[in-house]
Amino acid sequence: MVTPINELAKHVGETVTLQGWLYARTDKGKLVFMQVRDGTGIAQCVVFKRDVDEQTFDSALHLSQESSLVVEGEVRSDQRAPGIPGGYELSVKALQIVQRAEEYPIGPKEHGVDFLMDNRHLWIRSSRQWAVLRVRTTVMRAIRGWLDEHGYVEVSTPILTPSAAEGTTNLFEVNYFDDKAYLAQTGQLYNEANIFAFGKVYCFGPTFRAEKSKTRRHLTEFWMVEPEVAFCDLDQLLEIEELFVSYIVQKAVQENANELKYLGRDLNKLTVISPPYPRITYDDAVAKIKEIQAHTTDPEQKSLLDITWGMDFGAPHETALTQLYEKPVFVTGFPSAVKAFYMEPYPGRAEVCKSADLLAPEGYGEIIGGSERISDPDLLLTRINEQHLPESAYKWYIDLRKYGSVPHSGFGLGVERTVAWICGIEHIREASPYPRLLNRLYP
RNA sequence: UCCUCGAUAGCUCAAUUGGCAGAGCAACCGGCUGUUAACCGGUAGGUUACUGGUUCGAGUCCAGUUCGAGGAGCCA
Repeated sequence: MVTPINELAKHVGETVTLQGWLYARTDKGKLVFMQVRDGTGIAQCVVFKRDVDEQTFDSALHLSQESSLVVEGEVRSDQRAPGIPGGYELSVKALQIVQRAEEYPIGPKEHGVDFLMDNRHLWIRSSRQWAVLRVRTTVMRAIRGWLDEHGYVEVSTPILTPSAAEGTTNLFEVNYFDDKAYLAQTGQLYNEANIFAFGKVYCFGPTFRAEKSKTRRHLTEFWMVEPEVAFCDLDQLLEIEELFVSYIVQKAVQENANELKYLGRDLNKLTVISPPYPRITYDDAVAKIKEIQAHTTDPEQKSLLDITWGMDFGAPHETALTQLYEKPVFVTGFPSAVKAFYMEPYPGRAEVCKSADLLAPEGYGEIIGGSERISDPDLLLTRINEQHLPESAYKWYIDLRKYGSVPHSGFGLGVERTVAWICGIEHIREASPYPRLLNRLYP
């Protein structure tokens, strides 16, 4: 019977079959220790010379890293056994080699980033990458799970979008027959159309940004989920967001405890993630950042924290601010000038808008950007003209405000940033199976 | 686009003031009944990123180029 490694604990004393790959091997005299991966975990398989015939022992002794194999043996509980989850090992009775692997480039020692990225197709086999990507799949499942359970309808939005509205410098241009098209950087405008058909909707897929960003939190292709809700104001939106994010985090803690432990993640920092999250206005955030700056002694850091009212936050500002909280923090009411044209202004204070960014703790930055959208057609038109956007491109979007307009709100959550935060990893590139970066399109 | 740093064996790195190209890991051979990135002995492994310059002599110094890393900017 083929048994997955993550279920070995249920089969102590039984003889089982594992099929997988040789992750690592070491030997000591009449013993060979094989670490075998099967996709669900890593288990130690011990070959003892007296238990097997000479040929089996010899092939175990010389088996190369990443060779594919089928191994049969008795499951034993042993505290010494390493692995994921570990604690159980196989006493090998039989070993079948499916393919003897050529010399494998990624060894058990440390490697440089460039080398690993060139070998991303192999690197994903390494435990650390495997663990992160397992968390990623849980996060993606939790995203769909929560939204589906709460009555959201997944309506796909186009990835090929028409000629552009505003500056196309940060969009990827593609040939579209005799015309030009652009890879979508958001599905939001379409979401806003979709709510009038379905009430609560979301789109979930890859988005593309041609920005020349070269930081630990930017990819040129990343996954984003964007829920949009009719009859919803900003306050209601924030309640949705904190329930949603908390659910995702707790799912990962429940389903990927082994993976997170392997990554060395402090689970206490995740279990505390539950509603409500602190809310702070942009005005107060600027004041707090100035306060932090006043207490900063390092001159370089001090100058990075420079801010005046009206500026958008940079990475150093976000990091400094989030270090004040153990939960994600909402920053509301950004200056309208630094936000998108479609955000609803605050009544009586048009210079700020009903926007909210959700900043993850521990310096992971913005994981959600959201807002209440302008519902009045005249105001929307005014804003479009103020920003010198081509009115014709937005005809259909303005239409939405003419036929039964309602207050509505939505947000976008970046999958890779969320995964990076949950896993506690340094760089967002490890949160994507095949990350696309400024200088990286291979493999 | 800017700032800083880097490129030497398959990988990670060392090489003193400019003076014989080195080690660990991986590979291969041998030893060991509990290894956890084992340990011990042995074998093999080099266009020092590229182009040019200085010099009796360049991995090392100079100029340019390419590629990469960290940070900033950018991120409706």
